[in-house]
Amino acid sequence: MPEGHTVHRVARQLELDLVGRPLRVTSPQGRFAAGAERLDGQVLAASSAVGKQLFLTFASGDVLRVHLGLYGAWDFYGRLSPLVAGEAAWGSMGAPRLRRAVRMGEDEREQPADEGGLVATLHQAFPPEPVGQVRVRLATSETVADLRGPSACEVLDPAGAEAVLARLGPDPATLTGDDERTAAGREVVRRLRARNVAVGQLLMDQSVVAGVGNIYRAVLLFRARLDPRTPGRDVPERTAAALWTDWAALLADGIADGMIITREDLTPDQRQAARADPTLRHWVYGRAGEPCRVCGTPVVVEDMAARKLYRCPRCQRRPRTRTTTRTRTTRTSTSTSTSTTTRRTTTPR
DNA sequence: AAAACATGCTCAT
DNA sequence: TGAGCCTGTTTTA
Repeated sequence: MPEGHTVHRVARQLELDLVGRPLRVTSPQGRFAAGAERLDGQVLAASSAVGKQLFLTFASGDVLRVHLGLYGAWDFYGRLSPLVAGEAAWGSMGAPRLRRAVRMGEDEREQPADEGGLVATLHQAFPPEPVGQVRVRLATSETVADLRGPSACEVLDPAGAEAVLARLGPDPATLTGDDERTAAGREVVRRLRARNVAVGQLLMDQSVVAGVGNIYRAVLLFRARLDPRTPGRDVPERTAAALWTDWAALLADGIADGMIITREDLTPDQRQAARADPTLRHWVYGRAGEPCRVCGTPVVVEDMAARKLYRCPRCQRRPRTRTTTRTRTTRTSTSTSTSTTTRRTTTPR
């Protein structure tokens, strides 16, 4: 259930509440017993996310790499710091207190108070019994983080972690400052336009740009009004650059919101409604057969890169190509620009 | 009760 | 391109 935004939130939560402390590391399920034993008792030195990869660096230099895959999730219990400054701060109102478990991996949601929710959790013994198949439990005396269903969970040395990083494209959430962001954007544009592969596939390729998943892919392409089947090579430079800046904006929103809401047309009230109602969140994702919110044409779904890809066959166009010039000369980029393509650049909010 | 499905990725062919 | 893996929820029989 996680795309990049989720992993960044997890990294941040772990940073706030577990970094700098010695951790009790166990594998209640048993499938990570050896790794847990190796890490148990070490101080967690750093927590960071790149794309969908989570890296937890321990004092010894050991790095726990976690990838949630399609089904992974973290459950948090106990004392938790508010993730976003200014957020309704249950924890900042005086003494630390217990909180409901928050699942990070799909939409974060609060359990109903009457069954296993707030009241029950408050009076539940701490640490709580593991729920389901818990691969790893990271615990301080106050906070517990349970990892379930990851596709990757392994201990690496620093070189191993570096090797994983080297295979990832830029992630806007890891970049600080305009210069870094601009340079990364140029690199992403280059990687997108270097290949003849469909742009819908390239956006899912973590070595092109990191952290985009199936929902973000669909929405980025819709917001750019770009046909997913367009070869990367034929994506106008401006459009490729817009995909990058839009991704940066959507990711930042996703990290702040804890869920993917990608419609910039919503009023604040509607946006609030969309938090509770998944059918309101997206332009095209998951809406096969339903009318496009812009033009009314039924949304189309088809497989691309082994995943369902949703698009509006009318709003999302293939840009005009300049096939004759491309094969012969290396283009003189200034003269023939994107000129007449009537692409609406929908800026987020 | 069983099957289908899901915001991912790797490996073999 | 397809199978396999990880786990939980929703839909179908």
